[in-house]
Amino acid sequence: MGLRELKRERTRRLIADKAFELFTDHGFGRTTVEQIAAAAEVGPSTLYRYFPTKETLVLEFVEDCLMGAVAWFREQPEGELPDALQAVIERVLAELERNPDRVRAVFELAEQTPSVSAHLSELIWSFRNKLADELVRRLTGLDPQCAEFTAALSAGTVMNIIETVVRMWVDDPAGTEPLELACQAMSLLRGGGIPMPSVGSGDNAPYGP
Amino acid sequence: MGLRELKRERTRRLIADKAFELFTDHGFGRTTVEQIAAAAEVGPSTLYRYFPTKETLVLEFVEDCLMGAVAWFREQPEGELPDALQAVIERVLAELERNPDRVRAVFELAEQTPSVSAHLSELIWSFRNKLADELVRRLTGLDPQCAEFTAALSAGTVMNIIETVVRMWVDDPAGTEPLELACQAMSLLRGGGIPMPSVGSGDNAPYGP
DNA sequence: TCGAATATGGAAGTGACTACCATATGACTG
DNA sequence: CAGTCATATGGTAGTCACTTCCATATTCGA
Repeated sequence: MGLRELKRERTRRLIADKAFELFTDHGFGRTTVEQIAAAAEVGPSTLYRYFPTKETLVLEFVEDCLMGAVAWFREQPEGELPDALQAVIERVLAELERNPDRVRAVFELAEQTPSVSAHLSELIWSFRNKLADELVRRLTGLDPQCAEFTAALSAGTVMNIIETVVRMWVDDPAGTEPLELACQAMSLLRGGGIPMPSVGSGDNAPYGP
Repeated sequence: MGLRELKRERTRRLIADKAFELFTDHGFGRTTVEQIAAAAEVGPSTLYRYFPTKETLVLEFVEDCLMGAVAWFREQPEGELPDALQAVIERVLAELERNPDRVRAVFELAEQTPSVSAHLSELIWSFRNKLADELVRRLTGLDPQCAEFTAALSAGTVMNIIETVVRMWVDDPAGTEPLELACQAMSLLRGGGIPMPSVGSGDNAPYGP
């Protein structure tokens, strides 16, 4: 790796860190990109070359965790899907737990700022989509549409668990550990421990021919 | 109801309709709020009194469907939760199906414009939250934290089904009907027809004491 | 019909983000 | 090592979403 990429990574980190510092100190809305650029000692136009929007500066860490988990999943050998999905959940939670303060700060900023909240929601949705794409690749033996449907629901369930667990953890950091919470969530979902919509009255034949 | 509220509703509709027209014709990014205001024959400042952001102009219809369903659910007598949840799903889908073109247009705009996509994701998330709030109110007999956990997962499952079904419907309007798709989704989720993360290795005692 | 409450339009300003260009810096070739 | 090529940077000018504030107009209750 050349000196170029090294400096790139360095300035990228610098900008993101300075931005986060200013956000947590003075709030998202009360911090301008010019202030961030000045703090990182770069020009505003340089900042925009690294980060397309102000919001991405907040969410970079969470994005890395989620997308990293998807990338990791893609490289895993194809085994039993349930176990693989559990591994994805564990990986995301473990990654987030490595920086609890940062995670909590992100969710706090999201609560205060609608646009940050919106981008966070979309980030999580994007994670669900990428996971679903990988799942549909692995779901062989089903017709394409059925595979897509199954993969989407499956990825959605994973997302549901992660999102619920993380939000509860953020709200109550001293409560049950995320990993333990996730296990309980899986148990509940598997064992019918949670109220689930009942199937329709009439013909609910299994999907596909 | 006075004349005042009548005119309010009328201008609100007018603005939203004109905006949607311009968005679908020229794209979200190529339409300025001044153009919308001019088309609706109001001042820009008036427009912002009705809609806080440009994105809400796109999502108004979907928001009405989702929030309307939650409001309806709140007023329903408390009965069996699974049936009630199914009713919520059916209601949302039925409401969306009343205006298929509009729904498709919204999702198309969301695909083209990141900020619209982000706000759509947050809207759906907000729906999940409100649903969870109502569920936790109905889940008596469990300790508070357990109820919150269960409600969140349950609402997330409902959201998962709706979102998956609607997206598939939007992608392929000629395919299986949304309601039928939803029934199949419920069957799959209930019957273990989809790959679900497996429970952890060790102690997965049921949540709560 | 008069006064109070509220809705409207316009003007001025802030700040995110874009497009563009001149310059500087790291990377490869002789 | 010198040259030159690709790329990274900083600055400028501009667009547009959104806010704040005030003067005016419209509706409502008495």
